[in-house]
Order: sequence, then structure tokens, then C-alpha cells
Amino acid sequence: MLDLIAAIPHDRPVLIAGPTASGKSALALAIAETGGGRILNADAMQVFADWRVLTARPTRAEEARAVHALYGHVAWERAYSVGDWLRDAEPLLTGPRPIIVGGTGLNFRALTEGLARIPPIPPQVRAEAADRLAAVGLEALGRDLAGDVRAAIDLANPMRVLRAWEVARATGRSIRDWQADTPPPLLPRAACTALLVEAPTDWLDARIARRFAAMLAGGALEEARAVLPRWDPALNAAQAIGAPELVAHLRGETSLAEARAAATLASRRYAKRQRTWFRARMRDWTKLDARDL
RNA sequence: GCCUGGGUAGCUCAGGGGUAGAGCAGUGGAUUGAAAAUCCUCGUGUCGGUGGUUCGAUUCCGCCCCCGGGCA
Repeated sequence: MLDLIAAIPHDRPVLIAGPTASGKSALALAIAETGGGRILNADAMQVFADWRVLTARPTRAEEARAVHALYGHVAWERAYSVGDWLRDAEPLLTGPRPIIVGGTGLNFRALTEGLARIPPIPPQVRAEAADRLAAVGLEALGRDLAGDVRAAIDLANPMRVLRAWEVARATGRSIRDWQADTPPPLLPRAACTALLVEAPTDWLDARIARRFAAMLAGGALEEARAVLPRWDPALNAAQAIGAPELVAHLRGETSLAEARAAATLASRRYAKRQRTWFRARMRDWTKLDARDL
């Protein structure tokens, strides 16, 4: 493993992807300490200020060992999307060599393959779309879409249909048109050292269970309690695995053991989805075994 | 010991004379602004064991084993 880290060029950006709880943050830190660079978070949940323990963000001590960015820089209430992340990451791609680490496949895709430049959708339009979905149903909402969009997106998936509807409504242009105009990537994969951390499922499952228990011991419940007065399940930040479970427990709806079991299960299912993404889209990345890290 | 309910997919259970089905779990997949999100696909298992009745039993009957509950 040390050999591998030593062999990584110091002048090329590094991409590190891997399933939750696979130890990729530690790998990023080791690479930064060995070859220099600035660690950029590519994880969708570690951006939120109020989550540290619950999202397994690097500790303050770890952050002190190398420059970290895009961690905890987003306020609790904010809606934050891939586009926001990409805009935040862009200025950080120059300067110290970027070491980009995370488990959110979509972020890596946007970075290395590009993302359509669709303007932000005004909140009123998003509310309108949600209202319309509630009023007429998914099928009817899908029927509002242009033919090429209908053919391209998963009409059974409310999020895809809502997004396509919102884009058409807010911009007067179809999402397919926007996507056809996707600009070139900010950081092509070919310019990077791309590392994919892999782990056997049962090994990772055990680690996930152990990690959530450690999170509880490390103050995850207190983090959830701190956010309770501002809790709104619709917020992006409220989607962190374990958050709804701990909130339910804090409200007396479930026992802590139940919350722990539910959160652990949700993490395992998440890891499975990550594996699917990585298998399909990171075939040519250099594979590392998490057990060696 | 007697009475009673039950033993069916990894788990919780439904069903019922022509060799069985849901939810959850799990699997495979999709995924260009909610992505730790969202969505799609996939269900053969000695129907506890053993005798019997029957053309045919997981389903009915007998006996046995195991697990609840009740009475002693």
C-alpha cells in the first residue's frame, strides 16, 4: 500500500472513489501527506456544516494534517446539488494538486464528463412542479414532457420527471436540449490518477455496523439533537443516512437500538447502490482493496 | 401429564386435495442539479418428521418431534 502511494505522481490530480466506510478519506490523507495537494470533498452529505460525526467527515485533527476543502461549508437549510458542488469545486482545481475524494458517483461524473449548464430553478417553479405532481399524478406530469424527453428519462421515477418538468417550465427549453449542450469537463478523467477503493460486501457490512456504533459513541446523537429544532425532512441535509433514524429516536418514536439497526441497514443498501454505479462507470479506475488500506 | 395455538423462502407471515405466495432482507440494473436521493428487475422452498386415506397430500386423518400459551 505504501508502495502504491509512493508510486502516485505528485503532479496529477487524484480521484478517489469508494463505498461508504471503505476508508477512502484516510487514503486521501496519506496521499496528501506523501505527495502534497489539497483534499477536496466530493461527497454530497459531508458538505453540510451541522454534520460531522454522522457523515464520517474527517476529524479536526485529520483536517489539520492536510488542506481540506468543501467539507462542512454548506448551511443546514440550503438546497445543494451537483451543480452547486461543481461550481464550488471549479476554483479549487487550480493551485495545489487536487485530491478529490468521495462516494457520490454523480459528482465524479459531472467533474470528469461535464454537466449541462442549466440555470438554477426558481423555488416557485419547484413548488409548482411538486403541487402539480400531487394534483395530477406522475403519469400526467410525464405527459407534459416533450417526446424526446419522455423517451430519454425514466417516467416511473418522480425525481427525473419533476426535474425535466421544472427545467422545461423554468427555462422554456427541454432538459434534453440542455444536456446536448453539455460543456466539456472541468477535469477529464484521463488527466487524473483515478483510484477506486473496493471491499467485499460482508467485510464492508461489518464495518458499516461498527462505524455507526462508533458514530453514536462519538456524538452523532448530539449532532442530531442540535438540529432537531430546525429539522425538516425535505431539506437536503436531512437525507444523511442515520439522521431521520436518530431524529425518530429523539422524538421517542423508536428505541436507540431500532434507530441503529435502521441506519445500518440504510447504509448497507447505499453501499450496494454505490457498487452498482462504480461497476458500471469506473471500470477503468485503478482498483484498491480496502482491506489493504 | 392434559388442553390449546403454531411449525411454509434468510426473517415475519398468508394460503390451501392437483407439488405454493406476499412484505422485509438480499441480487442485478438505471442514474446530467434532492444522488447518503430516486426508480426498475429477480421468489424451488425436503410447506417439522413419519405412517395412512386418496388417482394424487404441503393441504385430510393417526402417531412422533419442536416452539408459544393455558390448566395441573
